[in-house]
Amino acid sequence: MVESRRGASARAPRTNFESASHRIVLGDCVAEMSKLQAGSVDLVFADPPYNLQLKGDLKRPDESHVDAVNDDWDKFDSFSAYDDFTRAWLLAARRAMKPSATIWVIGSYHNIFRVGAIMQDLGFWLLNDIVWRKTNPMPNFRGRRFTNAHETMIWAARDEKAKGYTFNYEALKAANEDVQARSDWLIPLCTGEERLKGADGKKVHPTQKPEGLLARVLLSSSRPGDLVIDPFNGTGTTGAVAKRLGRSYIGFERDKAYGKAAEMRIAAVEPLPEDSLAPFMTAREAPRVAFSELIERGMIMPGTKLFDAKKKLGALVRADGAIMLGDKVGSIHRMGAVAQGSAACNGWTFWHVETKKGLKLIDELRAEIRAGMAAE
Amino acid sequence: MVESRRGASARAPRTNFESASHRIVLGDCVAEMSKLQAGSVDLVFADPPYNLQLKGDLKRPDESHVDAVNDDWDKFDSFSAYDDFTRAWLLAARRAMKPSATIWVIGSYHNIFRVGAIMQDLGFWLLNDIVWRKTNPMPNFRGRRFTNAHETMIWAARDEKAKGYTFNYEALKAANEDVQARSDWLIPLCTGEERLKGADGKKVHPTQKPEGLLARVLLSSSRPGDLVIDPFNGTGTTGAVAKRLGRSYIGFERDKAYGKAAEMRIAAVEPLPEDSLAPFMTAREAPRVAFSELIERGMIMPGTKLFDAKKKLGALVRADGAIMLGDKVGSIHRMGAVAQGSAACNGWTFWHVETKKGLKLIDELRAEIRAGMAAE
DNA sequence: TTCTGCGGTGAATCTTTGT
DNA sequence: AACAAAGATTCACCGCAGA
Repeated sequence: MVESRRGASARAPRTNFESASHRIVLGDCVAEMSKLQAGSVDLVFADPPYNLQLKGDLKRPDESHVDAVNDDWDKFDSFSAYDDFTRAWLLAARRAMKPSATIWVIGSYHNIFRVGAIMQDLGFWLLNDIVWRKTNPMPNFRGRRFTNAHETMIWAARDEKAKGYTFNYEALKAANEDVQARSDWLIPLCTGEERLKGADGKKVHPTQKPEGLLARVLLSSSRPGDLVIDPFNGTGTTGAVAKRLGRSYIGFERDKAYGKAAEMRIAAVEPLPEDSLAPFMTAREAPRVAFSELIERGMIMPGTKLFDAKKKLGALVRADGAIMLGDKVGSIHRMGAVAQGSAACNGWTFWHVETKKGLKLIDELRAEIRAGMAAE
Repeated sequence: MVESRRGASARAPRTNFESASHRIVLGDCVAEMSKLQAGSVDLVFADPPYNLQLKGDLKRPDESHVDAVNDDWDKFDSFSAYDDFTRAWLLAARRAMKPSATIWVIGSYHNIFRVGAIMQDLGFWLLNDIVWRKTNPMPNFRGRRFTNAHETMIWAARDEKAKGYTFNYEALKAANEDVQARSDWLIPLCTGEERLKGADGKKVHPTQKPEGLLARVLLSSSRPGDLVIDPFNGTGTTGAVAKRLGRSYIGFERDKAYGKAAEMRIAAVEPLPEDSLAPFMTAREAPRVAFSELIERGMIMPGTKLFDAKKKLGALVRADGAIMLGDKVGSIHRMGAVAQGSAACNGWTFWHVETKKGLKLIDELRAEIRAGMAAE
């Protein structure tokens, strides 16, 4: 298992990677989610009905018919009915979420504002709104508006005070030219081979999301072994990507045909090798090392001096793990702050010891200890 | 002239172009907008307080202080108080709008969902949500979220049944390489010379919007001679752009200092010659491509290996877009540097994938994506 | 004159752990 | 629950000083 000690101890145990399970529950998502154990879910992804309220038919300039979303499940009598529906499923999802869990909801301008406001009213704490920019959106045939070239996802924690949610910052950054990931993502629509088609050759579901989108969602905010749920399973894109990425999955679906198609789809997915999924060992999750351990291990002797990078300042190492700068005594951090005249300082990356080869950062000594811990 | 024919014939005569006027009304925007003649306004642009609710300080990694929005006008006691405020100014604006007028409201995830839901509840008919993608957003300093790299604008008509609103479709398309204008706009922040500074050299207003953003708004949804109003005038960006583009303007502002600065700014603006109000062109830059996009598009599968030119080294591709060389994990660039023992490396021109025809540089795969993007 | 390096900064709901 | 301490963390662009 590739778990950081800190990460592993700070959270409830995960589902074992090898035993990851994937299932679809047929039925109403509110009723069925309420049967889950409260506080058992790591991540929720939801693609609820958009309440498009389309009137009449839409035709292309060449008079061909546009196959729009026109299903019963997308019809609501009023904003109020849609709001009630939204509150109900959000509450059921929230109950199932661990305190450290997060939730993603995707929508368009037809529904996302209502969803977002209700999420705030229910106490969810918004972390980001993410824009899915489509490389190949459907054009605006009438020429009366801007091409609707994006959808919006809301990423939120369960509560304002929620701590310890998963955000794989370093991995995202490494995958993005070493700059941090932004809130706008450019991803193509789900087309071609990936698009599920029925025996009649027609698309199974009108709003199937691209796996690339779900992959980025799961890779950014969940870890292998996590339990991911989707209240609106549809064709099971979330489940397929979850399985591929070593996450467990429960999808909820009212429509038997969708559920059947999704089950077959997910069953055919081959999980990626575990070592291609292992989380980074990040600085944030690396085990803590006390400065006194360097002394206990004999890497630094009491009475030696620590220097800043320019060797203008020298601080005396005390046997108890504090250091003395002039007549002041304190931690490596506090004394680093004093030395710089700043409010805070990471002493590990400020102080050096003198070696035959010149100054050596004490953070390198810490790294040696950590390497030894990993090898144990 | 850049006018759609359709737009020109469909409505009442406009204010004469030469007599365009520009003024700022000091006072509460709800009270003052209520004094306008009902149904007299062609376009509303509103940049209301975002209700950021910032708590403590934020410092950059270098310990410098982030100068955040901390003004009284952005403070509300609760969501409910903010909603009441929002309803009040939206209703006052709506009363002043012509039946064919449209309204733009800009916000961030802190407030835009509430604003959008209230607009729907009040009967506005949403036409688009537009994403302002910032080329140079402030980074996320703590690494706990995605960089908040965009803001959202809602563009709406007064009613569902409203006909004949202005949308300069042909001009926008001509200005955009002859393809329809999309709902995502890439525009830099307001910085440098354009940013209004006081005698102390500090920014006059914490949230001054770039003129490029307002120019695109006005060029897309108004015509020369139109009356444009802004309930939250601030430093008068809307007014300055309106004057330059031959539109009339009324701005409402509570703060006398903002009002004064805006008046001077607008007075200094020289309107463009009437016949030069041409559509504007945006240069397309070579888009940045993330390595993870190759995975998302299925061009490289997680678990496959990347090789150097001599095929002496192999690195494993991880699902998250990082690669693993030996026991080290990092970006294609970092691992290229490690492989070469150098400080830096362009991973795109270092790593290869194996194909039936031999090794293929991953930079070629990137070129394929860029070619597709250019063809959009 | 042109180039380079450094400092400043932008609507930000920006940590985690132990006492 | 409040507090203190440890310690992790930034991208694009602009202006200016100095070479």
